[in-house]
This record gives sequence, C-alpha cells and structure tokens, in this order.
Amino acid sequence: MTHSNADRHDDPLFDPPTPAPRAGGIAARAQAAQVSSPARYLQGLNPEQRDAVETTEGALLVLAGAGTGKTRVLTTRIAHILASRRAFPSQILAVTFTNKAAREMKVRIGALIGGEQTEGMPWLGTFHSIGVKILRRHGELVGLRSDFTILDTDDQIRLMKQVIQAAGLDDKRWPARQLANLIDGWKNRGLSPDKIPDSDAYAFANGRGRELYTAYQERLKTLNAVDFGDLLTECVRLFREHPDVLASFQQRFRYILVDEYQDTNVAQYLWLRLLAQRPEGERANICCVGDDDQSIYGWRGAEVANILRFDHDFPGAKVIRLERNYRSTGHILAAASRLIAQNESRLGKTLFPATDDMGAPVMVASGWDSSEEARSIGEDIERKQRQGISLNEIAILVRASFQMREFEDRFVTLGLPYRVIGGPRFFERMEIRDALAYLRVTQNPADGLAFERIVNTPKRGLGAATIQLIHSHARSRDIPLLAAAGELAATEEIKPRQRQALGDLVRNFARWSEMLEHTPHPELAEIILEESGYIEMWQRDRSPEAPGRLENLKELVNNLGEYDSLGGFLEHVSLVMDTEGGETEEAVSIMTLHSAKGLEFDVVYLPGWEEGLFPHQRALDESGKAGLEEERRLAYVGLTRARRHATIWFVGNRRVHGLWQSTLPSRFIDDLPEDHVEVAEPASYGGYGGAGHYGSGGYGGSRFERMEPFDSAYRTPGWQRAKSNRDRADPRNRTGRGPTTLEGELVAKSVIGGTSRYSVGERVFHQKFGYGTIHTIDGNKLTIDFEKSGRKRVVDSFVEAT
DNA sequence: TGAATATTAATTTTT
DNA sequence: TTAATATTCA
Repeated sequence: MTHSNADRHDDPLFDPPTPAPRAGGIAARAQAAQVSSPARYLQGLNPEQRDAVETTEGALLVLAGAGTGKTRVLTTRIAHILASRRAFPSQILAVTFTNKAAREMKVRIGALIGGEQTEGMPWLGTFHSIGVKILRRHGELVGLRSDFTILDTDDQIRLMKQVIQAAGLDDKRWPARQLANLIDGWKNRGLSPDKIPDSDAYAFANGRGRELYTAYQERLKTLNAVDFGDLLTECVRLFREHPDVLASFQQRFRYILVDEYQDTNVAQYLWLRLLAQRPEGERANICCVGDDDQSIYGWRGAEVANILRFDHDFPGAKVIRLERNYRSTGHILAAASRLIAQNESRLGKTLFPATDDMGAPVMVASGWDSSEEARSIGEDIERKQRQGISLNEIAILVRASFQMREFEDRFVTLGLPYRVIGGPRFFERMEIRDALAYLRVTQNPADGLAFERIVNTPKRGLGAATIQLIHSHARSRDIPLLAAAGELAATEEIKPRQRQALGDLVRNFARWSEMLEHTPHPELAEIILEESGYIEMWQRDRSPEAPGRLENLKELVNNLGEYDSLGGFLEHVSLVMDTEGGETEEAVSIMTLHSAKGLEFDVVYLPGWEEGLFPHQRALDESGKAGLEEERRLAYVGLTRARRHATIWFVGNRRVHGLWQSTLPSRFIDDLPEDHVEVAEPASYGGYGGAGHYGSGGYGGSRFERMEPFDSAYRTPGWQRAKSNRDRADPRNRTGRGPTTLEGELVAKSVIGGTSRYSVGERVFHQKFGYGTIHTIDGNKLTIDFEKSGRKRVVDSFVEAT
C-alpha cells in the first residue's frame, strides 16, 4: 500500500480490493464503521447513503428519489460487500431491468474496486439474462434442452398466428398481436394456463384464450424454445418443482440486490422471493432499491404493490429514504415535489435540494398550435446554444412518439442537430433480423421459425402454398421444417421450379452448417449473405433505405467478430437487443418520457402538456385513477430530469389522427406550485387560443386562469381582439398551413365566449372542406356535413359563417 | 408474384 | 394524417 494520502483524497471512491492497513486515523474510521475495512469509497456519501451501503445484513428497502444517488449506493454497496470480504463476487446476485443498467453497474463497480472483481460477477445482469443462465444449466428439469432458442417478439407473434390458425380461428378477427399481449400479461403475472382467472380466459376468442395459451406453450416445447416471459416463469417453475436446485441457489446468493424494484412484475417478484427464502430463523440479505414515484411501467405488468408491501414480505425490513437531490435546482425540485404530492398511493418522500441555489423557476409556455410549439422551442434552443450551453445537455421529452416528428421537421429546417433516442433498435431492423434468421438456421437447423422467415427472402418462388406443404409434411413426420423441406424437395410432391429452389436452399444450409466447423464465423456470415442472394436483393432494391440496410448488414458482420462463436453471438443478440450507439456529436436529444427515465439534462423541454395527450386519454379510460397517477408520475419523471431549466408547453390546437382538435391545458399544470413557476409571455403571437373555454373541460376550471399573466394575456376579450388585430397585421405570422394561417379574426371569434357562436343546421364555410351544414356542436368542436367531403369533425375556429 | 388499392387503427417499451 | 396490413387484380 504505497498510495500517498494526496492520491486518496483525489479519489474518494478508491479502495483496494484487499483490506486496507489499519493505521492512525484510518483505524478510527474503521472502528466507527464497525467493519474491518476503513473504506475510502464511503467517504463521499451522505449519512443515508452510507447507511444504505453499510446495512449489508437483512432486508433493506432503499427508497431513492430522483437524483439522490441511487446507482452510487448500489455500486458502492457491492464494492463494500466485496472489499469487506463478506462474499465472493460469485455469491452476489445483482439484478437490473436493462442491459444498459447492468453495464453501467459493472463499469462503476470496476471503477470503485478494480475491474478484475466485476469480471468475476457472473450474477450481475438483467432478470432475463440471469434467467437464461439458470435455465441453460437446469432447463432439462422443466423440459428444455440446454440449447433452447429464445424467441423475440416477432417470432412469438408469428408462432401465435400459427396457433390461432391451427385452432380453426380467423386470425384477422383475433389478431395474434392481441393474443401475444394477453399471454405476456399472464406470464408477467406468473400465471400458467391452468392458473389464469376465468374472466381473463374469456378475453380472447370467446373463451378460447386458455386453450390457445396451452397450445402455444406446447408448440414452444416442441420447438425447444422459450419467449421472454418464460425466462422468468420457467425459472419459477424450476425452483418450485425442484427444491434442491432452489436450495443450491439460495445458498449461493449470500447477497441479493435489485435495481428499480418498483418496476418488477409478479413473475419477477416470485422469482426473487423464492431466491430470498431462508430457513426458519435465518434472514436473507436482500436489498431492493427503487422509487415508487417513478413507477411508469404499470401497463407492462410492473406492480408498484411490490415495493409498497416490501416490509410485509420481509418482516423486520429496514427502510432508508434517500431524499437529498443532487441534480436539480430548488425551483424545479419544488415544482416536481408538489406535483407528485397529489398522488395518493405512494410511500411518501420529499426531495430537498443539495444546494440552496433556487435556479430558474419552471417555465410554462403556451402557443396556438403544435407548430408554434416546435418553432418556439427551436428558437429557445438556439438562444441557449448561443449562451454556450451544449446541445448534448438539452432534451425534449414527449409523451408520445408522434410528437417527435414536428420537432424533427423544424430542426431539419433550422439545421439544428438532433438525435432521436429510442425507436427501432439495430437488431430489430428487418434486414438484421433476416440475416440473423439465416445464421440461426445455420447454427441450429431445427429452428423452424427462423427458416420460415427467410425461406422466401429473397424471393425464390416459394409462396404460401409451398410453405403450407412443408408445414404439413413436417407435422405429419414430426420433423423440423428444414428437414421436411429437404424431404419434399426429393419428391415429386411439388412443382419443378419450387422443387429446384427449395432443394438449393436446403443444400445451401447443409453446406453452411458444415462450414461452421472450420470457417471463421464472420467470414461464414458474409458467405451466407452473399450466396443466399440476400445481399443482392438489397443491391437491386432502388428504395432510398436500401443503402442503409446494406450498411447495417456490414455492421452486423463486423460486430460478429467480437464474439468467439456464432452461438455466443446469437445468444447475446437474443437478449441484448441494443448496441452501444457511440454517438458523440453535439445534438439535442428527442425522446419519450419513458425512455428518459434515468437520464438527466441541464435543459429540458416538456411539450404537449394537454388534457388527452398528457395525461393520455387512453391511460385515463383504461386504468382510471391508477392510470392518472401513473401519468402524473411520468410528469414527475419528466420534470426531475432537468438540472437547471425546465420548460413546459401546451398549445390550444393539436392535430390528432389528422384532425385538428382544440385542447385544454393539462391538469398537471394546475398541480404545480405558483411560487416556483413562471408563465411565459407567448414567444411569438397568438398564444394559447383555448383559454376562453376554461371551465368547460370537465375538470372544473384551471387555477391558471387566475394567474396574473393569464389574466392579462388571455382572458379579456378586448385584449384578445387587440392582440389578434395586431397579429393579423404582422406578415410574419402568415406562415405554414393549418390553424396558424387562420389566426387573426378567427382566433378572436373562437376565443370570446365559452360556447360556440354557431348553431345546429347553420350553413358554414371551411377553407379545406368547403360548404357544409352543422350537424352537432360539442363545445368548440363541430361536426359538419360537408357538401363535397362528407361528415367531418372540426374546430369552430376553422369555419366561417356564410 | 407483385403492384395497386382498401382497410384499419392510432401510448408508453424492455427483455 | 399516416403507416402498416390485407385484399384484389393483372
């Protein structure tokens, strides 16, 4: 131990993997901590964090608010367990939801105590990757050979379609996608076919849900395949049916850590609970970290209840709250806290800022329509850019992905660099999946789903009829599709042309599989893609995406070299559907609120805070109050992403499914505390045009009406008229299409007075649809029978009296 | 088989 | 509006 003290001060997180010497002041600290190691890594922690790190024994729930150093606690805790020699790396089970989180944890633990240690942490990973590891080892006990394949969503749906058709059902009336969602839901809840509630079983195809689920599971077994849900449920089954196996894992895992506990579903909960079970008198060392206020995945099976009843599951559990926020300034934090405080079902936490810098208030801005929103945010970003803020520190967080488009369009015209985060990932692209299917069949000739995917890609003249034939032959002989295809190609059953094509394909696969032994796999992949005609198919393709797809295929082959076998690569790919996008260029990030969880930016824009969009109508319709609260948590997540500036936007008109609708400001805006919010003067013209309809929106009027800027800017008819006259005179405003071209006089008309100025039966004119008669009036939305274009629903500000 | 046309539905997304 | 999917026709 020759480090100088100066070195150590520079890096408070440093700690050698072996116990440090006990001398002088270090020993005193060690005594205080009551552990053998004086643990330098503990130094930068606040008291709660430190408590969470050092409470290694027993059950511990860490309620970590946004920006309170959750990952730091988790990683330091692991480092602490290792450094104090409480367990070997292989005795720690650390689960996350995403590969990204797992990767980050590995890196950070490595930084804390040296990378060699994390190399030896085989049980740090996602629920699914750990599930695979367990099933590869013990799967035979639940009827899985160790080389089982993992189906992705696409395979899953295709398989279900077959199951539906096999059951004699119309797959148009009963879409496979819907069944997939249903079955996923059951698996999320840890329900096998015999356990699903009767009410659920009737949710599909008049009560045949259970039967289809059973059939699907049988098909999976014969294919020696599992879907993502099975990775957990089959583990649970394994543990339940084979207590000896379970016991060996229970003994192995001396410490269990779980990240994002609020996102666990029932299956994951059962999985964890089994592993954390201990004989009478013993306690498991399980530490779950999460934030009930950031639970935003209820729709995908996450059970906030898991975190809410933690101390019931683990009696005597200690609960530590991390409430000191190191991320955001005072105003932002106060606004977010006030917002989330309106939720009823929560454990209750109050974030307080680590600094006394209040920073800037949360801005609430409004505009006439979504194009003004995009334009104005664009201008604002350019302003920020001139102030020297890096574009990488700016994000736009939307509720739904359709909102992104407007920003993209705007930024393209501005020449403002941006990147969209989320969206289809590399391994989800069509060409990549096709290529993977070739590789899968080569690796495993029994992979029927992969074979089916590419049997006629590129086109080989093997249409539905031929495939049907292969299918029935495979079923009657009980052999894989590829084998069946081979046999068929040797008979007169099929037409010569198809016979030739099929024979070629089967022979190709036989040859490629053989080459697997002695050809380096990146090279083989290239050969396969070339010889199969797949590359050629895209080379011939004249569509604008084709070059990009070829590029991706090249990328895939390059990637392949990083794995030591084709099998290893495929295993990785099936679980890790993402690649590390090493984009370093300066760009504004555009993403959904969901994908923003866990990230932070200096400047955050939150557009589209309007009733119906956010909270989303569907969440409200489908889940009622629970849905509303989840939406509010989403708003909270959005606000807490911001370090220094948060700007919320709402507009009066937004196009929904191609129709312009007038909208009301989100109720979440009313949830914000006035003291920490500043309402922006409309950046350009027009402003929010719906204010006149406040109070008719079904939730009892907005507190914002009474706020000073709203009073002056939006409420008085005189002001409105004056303003709209001024706007009309301003040629800058005559841009674009949609409502913006129709401002001026019409804005004033529609805003003045709470109800429509039209009456049923009145003949009106519309710029786009021409003349028509009003059929019904709903607030400011009119249903009009147009003479030329039929019945349409429009906003009254778009029509003129004739 | 492929292109043209009709139909349908439209949050959020990881593994 | 639009994008994906299904159907129809050549």
